[in-house]
Amino acid sequence: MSVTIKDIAKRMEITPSSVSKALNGKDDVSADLKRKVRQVADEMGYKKNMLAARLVNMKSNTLGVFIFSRTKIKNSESTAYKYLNIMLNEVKKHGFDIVLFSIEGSMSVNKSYVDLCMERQVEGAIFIGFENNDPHLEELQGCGLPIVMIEKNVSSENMSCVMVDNAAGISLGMNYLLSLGHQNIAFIKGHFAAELSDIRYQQYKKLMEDSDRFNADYVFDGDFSLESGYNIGLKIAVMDKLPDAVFASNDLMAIGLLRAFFEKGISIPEDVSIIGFDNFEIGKFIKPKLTTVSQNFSEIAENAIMMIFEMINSGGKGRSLLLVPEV
Amino acid sequence: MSVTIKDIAKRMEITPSSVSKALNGKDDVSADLKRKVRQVADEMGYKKNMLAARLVNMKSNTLGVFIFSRTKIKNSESTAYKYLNIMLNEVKKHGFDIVLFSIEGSMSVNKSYVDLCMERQVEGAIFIGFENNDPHLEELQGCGLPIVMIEKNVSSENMSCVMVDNAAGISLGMNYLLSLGHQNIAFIKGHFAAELSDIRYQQYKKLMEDSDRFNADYVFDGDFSLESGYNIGLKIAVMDKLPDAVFASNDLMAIGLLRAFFEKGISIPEDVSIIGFDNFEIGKFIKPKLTTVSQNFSEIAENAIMMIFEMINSGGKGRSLLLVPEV
DNA sequence: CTCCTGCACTTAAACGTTTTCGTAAAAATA
DNA sequence: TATTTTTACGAAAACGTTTAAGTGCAGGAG
Repeated sequence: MSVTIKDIAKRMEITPSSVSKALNGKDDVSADLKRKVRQVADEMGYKKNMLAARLVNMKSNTLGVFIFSRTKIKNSESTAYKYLNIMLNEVKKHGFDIVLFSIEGSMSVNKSYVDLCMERQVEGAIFIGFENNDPHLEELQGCGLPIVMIEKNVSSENMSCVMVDNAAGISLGMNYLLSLGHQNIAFIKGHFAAELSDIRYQQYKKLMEDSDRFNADYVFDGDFSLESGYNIGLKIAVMDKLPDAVFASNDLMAIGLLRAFFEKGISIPEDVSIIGFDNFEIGKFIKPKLTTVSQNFSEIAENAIMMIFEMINSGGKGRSLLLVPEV
Repeated sequence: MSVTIKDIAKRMEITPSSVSKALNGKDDVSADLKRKVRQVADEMGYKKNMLAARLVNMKSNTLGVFIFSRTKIKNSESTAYKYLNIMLNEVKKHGFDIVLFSIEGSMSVNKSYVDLCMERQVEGAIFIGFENNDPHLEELQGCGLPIVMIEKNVSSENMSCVMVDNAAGISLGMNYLLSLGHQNIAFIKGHFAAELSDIRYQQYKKLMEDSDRFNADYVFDGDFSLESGYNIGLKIAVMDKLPDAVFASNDLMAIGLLRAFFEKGISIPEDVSIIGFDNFEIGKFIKPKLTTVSQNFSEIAENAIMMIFEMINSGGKGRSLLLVPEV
């Protein structure tokens, strides 16, 4: 079938081990032989079989990335892919590959995440959009495999996490709205299964309560999707008293909200101010321009990769990293 | 380190081969032993090492997916991830994994795509957003490895392709605009390195020429990004004579265009009609709602996976698949 | 001349599976 | 009972690579 180092060895009348060492640039092989071996290898179209190499090295040079589409956290998919793109380029620098696991459908039929990791011999795993009620968390925390959680604030001996400081982000956004003189500020929560959803809401609630302005009627349950923002917008539009402002816990919902308000003849920002969270590029191109709290996806992804290699290479302990958002 | 079938064999005082056969449900092992082996394996926390299994089987059960961010085809990233999401779920049904290759930076430092595939022993590869001027095309067409190209109309013995019928999509959109009575229709081209970009443009040009309406001044070079749509919008806004309509060759540029027109006080659709291509969900939530030619990303991705397994499993020849768009 | 050192290569085992073949005992057939 | 078939397991090789240990040999030091 395909040409192996044995084939090269046979043709050159040397041993496979010399070929291996020559190709890998080991120093107990002469420069002369190295050159010749490389040349013959090229000639014969040799391609190293990484499966074999990885088996003997007990190193897979592979990172597992888990993306959850099991629940309807629609938004998690689009942000997950923003992260993924950065991560791909970062791991390449370390000579690693990424194998992707998509988690969806009923849990029962799925193997545990640890099993998936062990089978593929991945050296570390990154979870994007891990859910609140996921029963596999403890197993992951105790499994010894280097893990980085994105958007979920948990850590352990072998688990780091990185996310934007969501509470600070909410504070930024709220201060902005308050500085405009708004008092009755509504809030659209994200998907219940996302931890950051609750963090964002709790901070909003705290700030409102601090100024005795909290009103449960102005809190709405969204799920991060355009659709949910739109539907909630329709509800808000028919309230007896409109809020002064609406804080949508992500941009997609803010955009859906804008649409609903437009359809109902509510002017932004004259009648109601709207602010989002994420800083999706598209927000700058819609009408009116979306005000938003910005989280830097590249920064998050780069740090995630940095942290996982910190653990893989230096055996570092898990730690938490909170990045600062901007408004 | 981790427990192997040898460990299980030793503890049960049988041979590794029996353990392997028991775990794999081969029929030359008694039901009784199967049960016991599985139980002990569970007890000991055995996880199969797929690297080893794949090495002996000479089957990697892995698909390579190439995503190009080398050029500035910004849009290709976002659509690539729409495909990826579907493909993940489809390959899982076949017990395959996906390893991701991101192609960016200077070509010279990169290994050839075939090399990457051979090294990882992938059984097939999918290319999303392969570029017009990529010098590796011939190598891929002749390499024997099952390949599916998405959004690039090339095929060979071992290469299939799937894309929406872009020419038909343009016709649909143009007919729609013509039915509204528009005559001077401008066109925003996509990124020059994307094949579908040219296909869309050529069809537009043909239709305009057929009715003697083609005017090169109404053709603009975009790159599929929001930004480029916006910049072109600013240019169009100051033209002596505004076009009746603008056909943007994707939705993102259409949205950028909308923004520019809004800023310049041009009303949509009163002054100028706009139509896009892709049917991104967000188009339904902006103001005004975006008219668009729709391509079904799921359908494309599902067919791509179907076609690649067709080649992998049955050794089928490469073929071309054009899917019908809707307006 | 002997001993040591370093060089350049070979030998052989190892990584964890799977699978072909062999074989003994049990079961079925005549 | 004698023969064939089936069943259930074991032995050993194989997948393609890496690497620790071993070997022969040249050159240098004493």
